[in-house]
Amino acid sequence: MVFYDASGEYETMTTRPYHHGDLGRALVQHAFDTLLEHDESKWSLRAAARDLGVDPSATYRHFKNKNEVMVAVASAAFSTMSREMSAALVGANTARDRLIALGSSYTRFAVEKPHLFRLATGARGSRGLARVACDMDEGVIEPHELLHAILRELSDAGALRVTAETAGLSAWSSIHGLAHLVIDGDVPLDEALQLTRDVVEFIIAGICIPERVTS
Amino acid sequence: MVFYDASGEYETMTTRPYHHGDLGRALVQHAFDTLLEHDESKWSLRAAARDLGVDPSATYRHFKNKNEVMVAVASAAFSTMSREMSAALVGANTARDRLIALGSSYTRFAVEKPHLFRLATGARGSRGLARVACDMDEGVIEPHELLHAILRELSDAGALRVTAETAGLSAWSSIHGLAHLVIDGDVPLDEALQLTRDVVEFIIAGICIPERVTS
DNA sequence: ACCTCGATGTCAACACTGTTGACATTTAAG
DNA sequence: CTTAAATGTCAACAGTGTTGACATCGAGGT
Repeated sequence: MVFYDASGEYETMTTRPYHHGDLGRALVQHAFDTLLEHDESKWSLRAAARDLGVDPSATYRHFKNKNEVMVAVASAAFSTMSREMSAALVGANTARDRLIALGSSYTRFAVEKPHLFRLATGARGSRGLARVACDMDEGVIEPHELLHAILRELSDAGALRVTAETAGLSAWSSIHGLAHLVIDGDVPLDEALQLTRDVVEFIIAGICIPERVTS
Repeated sequence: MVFYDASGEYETMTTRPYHHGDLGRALVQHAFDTLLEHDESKWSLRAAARDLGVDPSATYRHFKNKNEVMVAVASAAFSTMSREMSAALVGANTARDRLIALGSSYTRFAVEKPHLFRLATGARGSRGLARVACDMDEGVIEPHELLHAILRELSDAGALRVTAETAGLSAWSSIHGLAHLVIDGDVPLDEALQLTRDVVEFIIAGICIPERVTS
């Protein structure tokens, strides 16, 4: 059992305080951690409340219902994924390398954290292309934005045969689909990263004018 | 309440027979019908048993548990999807048209029956590329097989820049991903079919040698 | 015609689940 | 110091999947 006060986290108290301290965040954290390993169906409001030493009904002071907790977790998962993708871009200099890095980190996240991936990219998660504004952590750039920055580059170099918008959807569909195929067991896990590179190459071949993709 | 005997279906009996007649199939049918409209979470073993005029525990004579029912529904959904895709191919003569028809029927199924689509292509459904043998209805050809027939054609005509295997994965990923983006609300529903055509064109551009795709 | 046996269904219970309304405690503000 | 808002407790409701002991039915063998 873990409690919080204004100055951080502390445990093993002799008498539990009446108020938890930060039950809202603790709930999201608990669900997030559970989904790192287990299916969404394995996480229950009651069990979480039990683990946090609190009555089930206390959770309703922080979220309208269970689904709203999962929406918050989806948001957290999305921002985690965004951070990982940003990090994957450092060191990749050519547009080709950056597309491969972006795609690879996407499928890697899906493989390593399939349940968070499904939540983050699913209907309850972010709105993807149509996403406008959300409670994304300060300074985190959305995957959609990262992709389009690369495509704008290619577009400016006159290397695109189509609009960046259309190219983006095509690229995104491919990688998103591959990620799903992998975590649903349609494709062997150990081939995931190699296949991601292959798919990115096909995307480039499909949307680019070959001679101009040297940048 | 509907019952079955050896000679078909009949209802409104004065005294309900002790045995349902075909509870196994009736359960799958009930779940299938529910998933045409509603989320998987809306289907419960108990409610289904109630509708079929049977005790909840009777269902356990036909399935090990609730999940096994959903596996059976997934199989049925997959075979329905396969049939629709086969039907979509009649009248499409060129390889390009057939790829478009195949992709369009895939996304159409996803849009029209999103819950069945998720079930059919998800982890509990068929094994996709790795699928070997299953209880598919007689004479139904799997989507995977339909796609590869077209790609073999293109390959035989020397129009592929890569192996049919690799081209197949790329094409499948794209359409599968697009379907997911659509049903998760990342892409407007009414653009789904046009975007499918666009994506198929990119696939063709990516995997084919342009001059040889006239067949 | 009877009897048995396997298939199938019933019943009651268990241990869960999400959610709500009435009440209690604590903290913060005036 | 009091009052009000925030937060937590408790008890209950309606629903879920699942199981074990018992009941009923239909088909096959004697």
